[in-house]
Amino acid sequence: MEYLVESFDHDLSNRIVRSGTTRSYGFDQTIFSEGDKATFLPIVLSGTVKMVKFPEPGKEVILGLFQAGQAFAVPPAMDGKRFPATAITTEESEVLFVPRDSFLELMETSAEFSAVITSRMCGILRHQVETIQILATPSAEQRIATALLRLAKERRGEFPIEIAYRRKDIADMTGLSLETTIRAVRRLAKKDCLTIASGRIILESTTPLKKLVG
Amino acid sequence: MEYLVESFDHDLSNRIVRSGTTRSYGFDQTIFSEGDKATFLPIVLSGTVKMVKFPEPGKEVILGLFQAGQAFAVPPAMDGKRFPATAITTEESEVLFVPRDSFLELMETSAEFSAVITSRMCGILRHQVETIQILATPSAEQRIATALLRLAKERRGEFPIEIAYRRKDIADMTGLSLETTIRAVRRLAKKDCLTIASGRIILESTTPLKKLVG
DNA sequence: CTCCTAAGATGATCCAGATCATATGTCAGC
DNA sequence: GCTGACATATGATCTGGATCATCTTAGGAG
Repeated sequence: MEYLVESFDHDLSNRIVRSGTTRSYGFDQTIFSEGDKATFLPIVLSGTVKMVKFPEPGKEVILGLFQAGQAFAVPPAMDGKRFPATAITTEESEVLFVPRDSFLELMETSAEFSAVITSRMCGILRHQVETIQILATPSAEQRIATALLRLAKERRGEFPIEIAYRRKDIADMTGLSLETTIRAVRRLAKKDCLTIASGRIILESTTPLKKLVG
Repeated sequence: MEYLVESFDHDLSNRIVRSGTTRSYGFDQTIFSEGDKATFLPIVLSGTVKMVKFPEPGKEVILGLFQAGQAFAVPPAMDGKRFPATAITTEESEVLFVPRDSFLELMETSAEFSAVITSRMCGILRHQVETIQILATPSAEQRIATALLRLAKERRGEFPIEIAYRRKDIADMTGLSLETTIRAVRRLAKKDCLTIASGRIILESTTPLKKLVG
């Protein structure tokens, strides 16, 4: 099996894959926990991984979702300190662990690699600022609107866009309870900001949502 | 007047200062706004600057505070996209603007510069994750406890530590209203987690606060 | 010392979201 | 088409924080 890391060519991808070790995970398994020493750079080879915080027992906030090919937890791997959050699989997944030494060597020897990693770090930071914006917004409807707009932007497909997440996931992205999320989504549907087809959220357009968040 | 950038020696500091232009600001003035193109790397030469988001009219969230010598908004300067937040002075300040070209050249030609900037980016990301943690915590007391612990950690001085911020600032760091912040701080004082001396918050120890956040 | 302004304190009221309970819908597997 | 498991839906109640109003305190300027 051959994997593609980020959008690198096969040579670089193979070089990266060979420089680390791969592990397989089932659904909802912990890859590493907040507080662990970052001795490696993790890269999703297949499946999906979420980075999460637990502000209190039972409550979960999603910091980011990572698909096949994507490196995550880049900043901790960079400075070798501790992971500020926990990484958990959201489906069967394979994760590549590149030792920190090899990672730093790659950064120095490959301009392509270093450019992509740097840009990924910037992207993560942008994402975090958006998350802060969402969590600091008081209105549930506006929080969800912002979160949905972000999801729509990230997969930049053609309309109609189907949101591939459950209400519970959206709740964890916005810091709201499941029930509040369900109710707010319904209210958004009633306001014609989105449509619901057998539970799934579908965006015909982002205009009404954008109008809502101002 | 000679300025020290980060903790660089005079040669590098001077090289950096000469590569850009300096502007002076009064109190509470906007340096750049969310959405502006990042064509430069801003560095605080004197005074203090805050990065803020406005989740709704009248409400403000502080993303970060930057002192003399510190570069801020590093990720936008790096990838040249738009600033995800607004920068405002919190006192009379001077800010150096290093053009993006010079910034990128510095990154390539000075390993020292590039190392410090990279580590600063990692630090900012850690800070953001902590902010997300704070905003996602439901209890006002715990939000403030976490924020105070972070402030105490950042200035890592000897006890007793005096918190150099007003209640309004702490409110903006935690996403709470001014009144709720004042009340929660009082409750923390009543629980002997901190002391209040003529309005100022003083930490004799961080132990009780740490116990509170678990 | 007095005045003035900004910050801190406190009371009263209101409401959006959390929580608990229960019902309905969806779909995969038999 | 039936069943079970999970997701969505919705009602009832509770509560902590927001908001508005008022008051006190601290500390600088004159």
